[in-house]
Amino acid sequence: MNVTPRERSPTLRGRQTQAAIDAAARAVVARKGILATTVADITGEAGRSTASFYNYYDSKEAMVREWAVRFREEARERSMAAAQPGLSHRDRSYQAAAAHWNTYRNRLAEIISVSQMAMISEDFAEYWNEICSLPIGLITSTVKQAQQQGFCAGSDPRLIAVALVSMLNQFCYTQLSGQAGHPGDDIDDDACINTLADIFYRAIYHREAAHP
Amino acid sequence: MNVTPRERSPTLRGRQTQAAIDAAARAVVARKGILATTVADITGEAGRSTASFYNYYDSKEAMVREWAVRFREEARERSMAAAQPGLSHRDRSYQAAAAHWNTYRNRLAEIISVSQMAMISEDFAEYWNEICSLPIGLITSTVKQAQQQGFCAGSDPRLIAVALVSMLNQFCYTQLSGQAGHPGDDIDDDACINTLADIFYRAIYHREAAHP
Amino acid sequence: MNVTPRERSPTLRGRQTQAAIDAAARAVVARKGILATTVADITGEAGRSTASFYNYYDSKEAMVREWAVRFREEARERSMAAAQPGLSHRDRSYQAAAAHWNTYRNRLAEIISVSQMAMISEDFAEYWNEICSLPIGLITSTVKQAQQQGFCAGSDPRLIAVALVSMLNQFCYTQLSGQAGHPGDDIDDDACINTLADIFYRAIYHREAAHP
Amino acid sequence: MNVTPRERSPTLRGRQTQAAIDAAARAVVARKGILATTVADITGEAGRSTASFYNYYDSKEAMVREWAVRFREEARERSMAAAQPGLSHRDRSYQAAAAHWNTYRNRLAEIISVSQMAMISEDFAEYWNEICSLPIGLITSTVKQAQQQGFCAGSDPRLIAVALVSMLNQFCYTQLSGQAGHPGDDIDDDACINTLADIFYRAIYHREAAHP
DNA sequence: GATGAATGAGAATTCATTCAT
DNA sequence: AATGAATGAATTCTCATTCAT
Repeated sequence: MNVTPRERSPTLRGRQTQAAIDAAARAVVARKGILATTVADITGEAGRSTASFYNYYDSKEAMVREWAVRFREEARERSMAAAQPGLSHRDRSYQAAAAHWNTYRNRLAEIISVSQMAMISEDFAEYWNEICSLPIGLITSTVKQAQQQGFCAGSDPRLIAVALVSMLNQFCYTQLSGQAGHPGDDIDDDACINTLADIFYRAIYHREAAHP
Repeated sequence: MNVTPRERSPTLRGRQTQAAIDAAARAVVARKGILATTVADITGEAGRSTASFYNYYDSKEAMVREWAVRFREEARERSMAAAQPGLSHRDRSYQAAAAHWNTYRNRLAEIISVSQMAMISEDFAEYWNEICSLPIGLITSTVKQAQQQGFCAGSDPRLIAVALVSMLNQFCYTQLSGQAGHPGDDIDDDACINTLADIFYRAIYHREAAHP
Repeated sequence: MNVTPRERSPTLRGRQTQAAIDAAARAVVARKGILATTVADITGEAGRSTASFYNYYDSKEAMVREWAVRFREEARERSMAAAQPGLSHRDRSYQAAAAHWNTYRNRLAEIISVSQMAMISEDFAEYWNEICSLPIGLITSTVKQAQQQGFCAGSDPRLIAVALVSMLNQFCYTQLSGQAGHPGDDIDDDACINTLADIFYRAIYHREAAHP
Repeated sequence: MNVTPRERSPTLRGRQTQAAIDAAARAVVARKGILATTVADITGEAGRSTASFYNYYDSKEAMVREWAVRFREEARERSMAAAQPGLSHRDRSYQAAAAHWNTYRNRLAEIISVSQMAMISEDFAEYWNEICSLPIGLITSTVKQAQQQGFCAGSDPRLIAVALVSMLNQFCYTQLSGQAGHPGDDIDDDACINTLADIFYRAIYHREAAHP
């Protein structure tokens, strides 16, 4: 019933194995998704025996749950830190895009797992929902503020937010998971972030053209 | 001249069962995803025996492959018909959003299946890639045209297109799969389409505000 | 509980289908053996529906049982007719070999079926045993007679008979089933029969070389 | 340097289970044939769970394939060692018969499996063909040599060889598989070998009786 | 801690057979 | 009679998980 990553192993060997399994798990899951990943896939990639996995996690699902909980926490903290005052609209858009992108860079396996598990488990649906709610709430507020400044008239702030988060999620996933061309993976992070930031900005800080 | 799964001379009963299995398959897959769906889930939902499934499909994968092929065909045709001339920018944006939305309305199971199978099979990755390429190509062209008219300066047309398609895909999926609240399903199609159309329009037909 | 091939169908169509299924069954079984042959294989080869099979046989096993019974009967009759008096040793050997060969030519499917079913069913083991006992008994007698004439001294007549029947069975099977080269099947029946007759003759009518 | 089924570092327990499964597999297959044997039959006889089988073989077919390959190898080596010079005709015949008999004594399951699989798989037909070709080739040569010494005139050496190998195969199989009376199994190996040797000898080293 | 081994609980698939038309 | 359809009963195989060393 413990939620923390199980007391860190006291021995060096233990910590090494733990790390190997973690890394392997993230790699395999990012590649094949959590549903198609077997424990043997993970331990195989880690060069350990299947049984070893169970020295560190109670089950495959428990591993993902740990990921989910930790990631949700992270997301909350990031969310708190998000509302930096005094930024220009442009910069705020860029920050939002960059934050999302970097999160995906570092947490791809977590995100894929939780979103996939959400399809088959109420629990995980709840996690995923909470995780998505944070940026959605944030952006919804942003849109409302923008509307008070005359931007983005007539749009439903929440739907705008949902659509933008959809874009952020899916674009990051598409670009960062293997799907878009595994090998060299010569992704231009800056170009990606700027593209997202542009759309983000234009979607929110849009002003109806004057009809002279 | 028909392209039904098997060349048979199907009886009424056969067609009913086929339809029941198809409908059940779409429903279950839309709910749980292809990877977590078993043949027993499908036939259970259809009120038939598991073995019955195999009177209509060679395997679960074969079923999805059929879906994929047919859907890819559909997508191509839709893609052909897309470039209606003489539309205003606004209307073109709306058409694009509405087309995407309606496709998801009708083909949710196909889309989920193919996109998920793409994670574990080269074949399906190829299907999914082709399917996504069509709207991406279209939008890329649209962006380039818009840029010639002075819109959307400085953006990478292809990345803009990828981001917009990501948004369309993920938003439609999020709203239309059970995930967002299964029961009443009081989705306001119009509001959704308009939201997508708005962002689409603003992303492409954006003109840098003059700095007077 | 009837043993005859089920009352011959009264209608022409029925008789045709019966014949088609019979021929197909023999062909497929000769090719793949009874254990690997499915009812669908048979009806498929016959160009009929699977259900049709059950208009003529109660089950796959029942079909083989019919074959077995009829074949055992045939074997008995042939056995009766075998002991033609007044033949030279040479001719008797030839007759035995030719009879065996021709039986296999005409009853390959039956033989394969019964011998294979013998492995998994007491019943069929009994049939097969009876069928083999006939020639074994005959040859055993022949050997004993030959021994009284000074041939084949010191051999166990029954084992000689078993060995010769083994040869006859297996050689005929090997040559006549597809195994030895399916296509043209340019089997030289005469050469085969003569080879068998030669060995048969030499094995039985062998006289220890005089040591002058 | 070992060629065990899987490269593992097997423990005692593992080796015991492997051995139990192997022994069970051979026993069941010798009794029922490969086609009628299920994995559950084997593991049941071995007192293990069905899943255990798959710790040692990829599938039933893979097991038989291993058997086939190893047996073919053995057969080749035996074949190499066969042509001992300086034996009398009589002794050569005895050696041939004894070798065949002993091989069947030790490799009955392999032989049954491969010969049955040959009916339903090109691959195995190939194995079986190669395995049978070795003694056939050997005997063909023997017959030719004998003919040069004036024996066995007028016979087709290859057909003689095929017939003799047929006899050897089928006789050994008949006597050694359960079919001929399972219980006490009071088989007189010597009598069997001598019977085969006698026929072998007489078939090849036969001299047409002088016609005075 | 690490791991070879064992296994219960599925899941896919096949196939003989029955049934309704 | 003929056959499309339906299905129960296997059978193969996988995988998460446990256990003994």
